[in-house]
Amino acid sequence: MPRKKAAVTIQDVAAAAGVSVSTVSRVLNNKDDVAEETYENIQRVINELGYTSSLAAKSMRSHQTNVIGLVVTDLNQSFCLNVVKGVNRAIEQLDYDLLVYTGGGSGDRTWAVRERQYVSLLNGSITDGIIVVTPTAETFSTHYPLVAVDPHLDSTDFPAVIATNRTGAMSAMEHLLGLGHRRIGFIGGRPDLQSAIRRLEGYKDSLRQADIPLDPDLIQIGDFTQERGYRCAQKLITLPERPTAIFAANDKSAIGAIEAITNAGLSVPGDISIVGFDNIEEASYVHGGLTTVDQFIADMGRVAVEMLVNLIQNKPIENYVYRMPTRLLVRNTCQAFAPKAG
Amino acid sequence: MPRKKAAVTIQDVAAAAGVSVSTVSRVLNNKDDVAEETYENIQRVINELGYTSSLAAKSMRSHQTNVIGLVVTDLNQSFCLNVVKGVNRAIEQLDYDLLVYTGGGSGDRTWAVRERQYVSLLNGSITDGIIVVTPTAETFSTHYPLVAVDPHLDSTDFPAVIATNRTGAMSAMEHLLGLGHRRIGFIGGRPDLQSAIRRLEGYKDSLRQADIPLDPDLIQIGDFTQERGYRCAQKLITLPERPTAIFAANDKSAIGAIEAITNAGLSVPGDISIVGFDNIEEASYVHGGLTTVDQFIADMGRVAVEMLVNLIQNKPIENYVYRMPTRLLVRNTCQAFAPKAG
DNA sequence: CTGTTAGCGCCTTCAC
DNA sequence: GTGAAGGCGCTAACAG
Repeated sequence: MPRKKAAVTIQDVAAAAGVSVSTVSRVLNNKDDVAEETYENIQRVINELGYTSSLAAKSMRSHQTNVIGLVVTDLNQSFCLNVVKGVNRAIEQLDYDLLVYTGGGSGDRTWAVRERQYVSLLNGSITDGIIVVTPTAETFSTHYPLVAVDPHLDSTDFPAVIATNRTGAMSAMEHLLGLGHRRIGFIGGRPDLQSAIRRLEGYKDSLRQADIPLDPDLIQIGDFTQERGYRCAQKLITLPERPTAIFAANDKSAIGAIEAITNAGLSVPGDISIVGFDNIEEASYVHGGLTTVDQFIADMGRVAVEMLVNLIQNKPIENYVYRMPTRLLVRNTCQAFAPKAG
Repeated sequence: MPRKKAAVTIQDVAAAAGVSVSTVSRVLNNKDDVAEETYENIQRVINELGYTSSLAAKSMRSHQTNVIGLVVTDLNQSFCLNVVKGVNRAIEQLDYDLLVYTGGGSGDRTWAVRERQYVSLLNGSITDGIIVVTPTAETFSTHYPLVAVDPHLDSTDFPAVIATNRTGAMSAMEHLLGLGHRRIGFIGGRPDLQSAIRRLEGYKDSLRQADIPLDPDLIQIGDFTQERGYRCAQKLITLPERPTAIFAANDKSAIGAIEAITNAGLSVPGDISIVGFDNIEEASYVHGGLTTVDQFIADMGRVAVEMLVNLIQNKPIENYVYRMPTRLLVRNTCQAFAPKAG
């Protein structure tokens, strides 16, 4: 590998092929009329020289790069990862390329800043449009298309796709309630996230509807990680009067909870029923199948791509805010509440 | 958000500040002589207008973007994800930005092609250098710096950082052997990956050194996923003469194996000892702590960044191929082999 | 069908 | 200290 620069340009190709740059440009962009013969000759030269057009130059001229950007906080969160997957898959169908920027879970303090910084760095320059996952910034200074997935703030200044978190949580709770459970623990997510807040709301609302008084002890604040889920569950099961069911605000927490319960010598769902939220891949085979609320994360990515591409192509956009439906997925971690003898 | 283009350029700033473009350019790049007063005035205008310089234009002129690229097959593989994390962290220290391209685990067939395509799309254009994770391509046509992490092929045409897979596998096996195990199962990784091959070699070599004949039934070919790990373990434990220990070629497989064993009513490490490979985050708390071989994945990312930056800055590079050491991490999934009564 | 001519937004001499 | 002019690699008219 040559260590130093020597990029071959369109000029080199033109010279080698004995034509003008514009002709080369034409074949590069599959433009209209180029003689069969010249076309093939140029193609051959391109291959021989190993020429690739410069994204930078192309972008500058044509203001159109066919690459879309994705800005994401932290790939460790399965939510983000799954959105990326969905976006990826959707992108592949279309004639776009994808560039991801991620802060790698760096200090939350600076993230909102970097988020905005990246948006303006990329958008309109190297990128035709941007998707931001769980943005913390409330606004972006870009003159180019942007859509958000699951924004933290409610007041979005831009198109967004968000899950029906509250409704989803309520469907989980109704399932548990329907099974006869009355004492239901909750393992929450990071309280600064809109999604976590809405799920907690769903929990509370369901309880209220069922006329069950809220017991603060039953609400544990987690952070969407398996480890914290484990800890929260430990607290829940060592309560004087322990819950007969736990609703975890995401699958990772639920998995941690199952671990904690099992390690404590209790059984799921024998002693405690568990419902998660997200339906990540693992959920289908963990502990024989985790009952959870499917929020079609990958689909959220797909929808975001569709919205963005419409924006880019100046097509009308149906819903400024797309609310992704959720659906309860009953598997094997819940059972009807059976009061102990006595 | 304005739906249509209206990017503010350096010209707009110059006009608004009543100076020439070159002066604005100077303050943008913190160049030498600019009057304190003009400097601050221009800064103010920049903020007011929300100006961001165009990456594309800058790159084209100065051939230097301070952006490094990362090309990675599949973010679902924890290996890749952890490399990304390591790279991310390393990048943050330096004055570089990071752009990731991922194929999202798309068809393996086309991946080698897209890999190369992306490298030439980005490198030298928008990117000062590129790190490729587990590249399948054997060569890249780029005239700019590139380093590989854990390349599939052995014959690398470019600088690389790779784990000491064979040695690491042997340390795992020696641990098991030292514990008195003689019948040790192996759950492999994808046989087209160099790393999987080397770990299998380590398994075989250790057995040979210990004068234990190879039993093909004990070798199950997995694919580094938890699910396949589960399946492979099921086969292993239903063998007529079942192994007393299993060495899994990565942690995900090991975790799947533990699940399978537990579900079958056996205990880990009571009935079967388990060793993994990778030391992913989960390993530390799964089943009370998985004994595994730490390969310092995030560090591999860090080293790759260091190598790349040296290349970019034309500094001498110490090792063309950096071999990351591994270390056995003893936790709680192994115990000495205790022959059954009789 | 193909070449010529302008720039895209920015940085870099080189004058003033 | 600051401005003017040229050109990075490419595409988009407009001529031939």
